[in-house]
Amino acid sequence: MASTAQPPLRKDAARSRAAILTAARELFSSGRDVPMYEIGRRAGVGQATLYRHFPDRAAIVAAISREHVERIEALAAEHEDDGLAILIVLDAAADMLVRIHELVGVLREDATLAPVLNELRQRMLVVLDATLDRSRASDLLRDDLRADDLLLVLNMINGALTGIATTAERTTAATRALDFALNGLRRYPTTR
Amino acid sequence: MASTAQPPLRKDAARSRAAILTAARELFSSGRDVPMYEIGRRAGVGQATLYRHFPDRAAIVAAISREHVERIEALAAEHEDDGLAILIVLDAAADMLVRIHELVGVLREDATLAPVLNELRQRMLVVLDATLDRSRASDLLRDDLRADDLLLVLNMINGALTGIATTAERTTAATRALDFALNGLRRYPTTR
DNA sequence: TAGTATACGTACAATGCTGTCCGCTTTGAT
DNA sequence: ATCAAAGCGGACAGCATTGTACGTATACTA
Repeated sequence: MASTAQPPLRKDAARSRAAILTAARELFSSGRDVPMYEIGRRAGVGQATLYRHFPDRAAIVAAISREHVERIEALAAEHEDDGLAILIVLDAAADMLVRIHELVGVLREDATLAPVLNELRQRMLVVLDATLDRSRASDLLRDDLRADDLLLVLNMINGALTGIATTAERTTAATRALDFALNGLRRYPTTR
Repeated sequence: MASTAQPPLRKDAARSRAAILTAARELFSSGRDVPMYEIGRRAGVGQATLYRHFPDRAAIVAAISREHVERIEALAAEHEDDGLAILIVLDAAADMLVRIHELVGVLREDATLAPVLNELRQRMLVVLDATLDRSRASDLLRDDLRADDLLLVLNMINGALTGIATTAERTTAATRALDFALNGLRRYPTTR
């Protein structure tokens, strides 16, 4: 398991790399059909520079996606002793989806990103599983739930966001969706 | 409100048209990135024929999508007097999504299809609103629900299907998703 | 069964995007 | 201050896809 230690980047290279990531984050937040050269243009960087830092679109998408999952992992670690942790994590994940909804679409539609998608899914499953376990004692959720049920719910919430353009509207949609997922539509709920 | 009465199609033209629609239905059920010429090839039809029947991809997608919404409208009409109608309609809609999940994606990603998407959304809202109204007396669902909440739920269910390849798996995912949407995740549900 | 309108398929021009090549510029170590 | 290594941008070749042009075949009408 050799560590991938990189030599430190030269000042200009570091600047380019950061500019590219920022441009990509912005562009991918409003749509998934983003040409590579458009990312370069917005970053104020040439084609060659773009491709030297990231060999293809997959590399950029992978880098950005990982940042977000890592934030969730950190949050879950912070709330290790909290019985409500699972609600906090779900809420944070929903909030993440509001921000990277389009990016998730790219992640899924590009076949070469399948390994990355699996990695991230797996990491989310680990987080959800551990958090769910710790929250089990609090009798908060149905006791038949498994981590992949929660992943399904996150997919559902992500689905609620498709086709919505502004962040504000996405946030309200995510909130309502989370409410439905947690509490259901029924008047007299059957807890099964 | 002029009716768009078309002259009847010549026999070969009718056959071509049907072949194109069938090919498109099949191809769009397994992915949204379907080249036009691929549809033609599968239908056993040349490019020109393809484009004569449907001036662009939008026209094909629109035709197929409408078929499905019409089926829902018919179903709702059949169950006019049933207090459980809303559950039946939601179930049928979920089943529809299992079949046309990718097509819905195309419908959303192609900007020129926006008017069609709006039309179909509107028609679904009408059906859901009427059905919800008729089911109101049965005290089945939370009484704060409106038609667009149900549309949100359908989006959620559609989200649960993304990235799933086989129809069988999609069906089980849709079932679980509908369960969560109706009953929620909580152990001791708060009906709010 | 002959003629005409309609439909058909093949071939191709036009467009948009990806990823590479190459000569020039910047960085930072001596 | 100098210079090699590393980074940079613009131009471009290659590829996939869309939509059209045009000569040929098929189906309905008299």
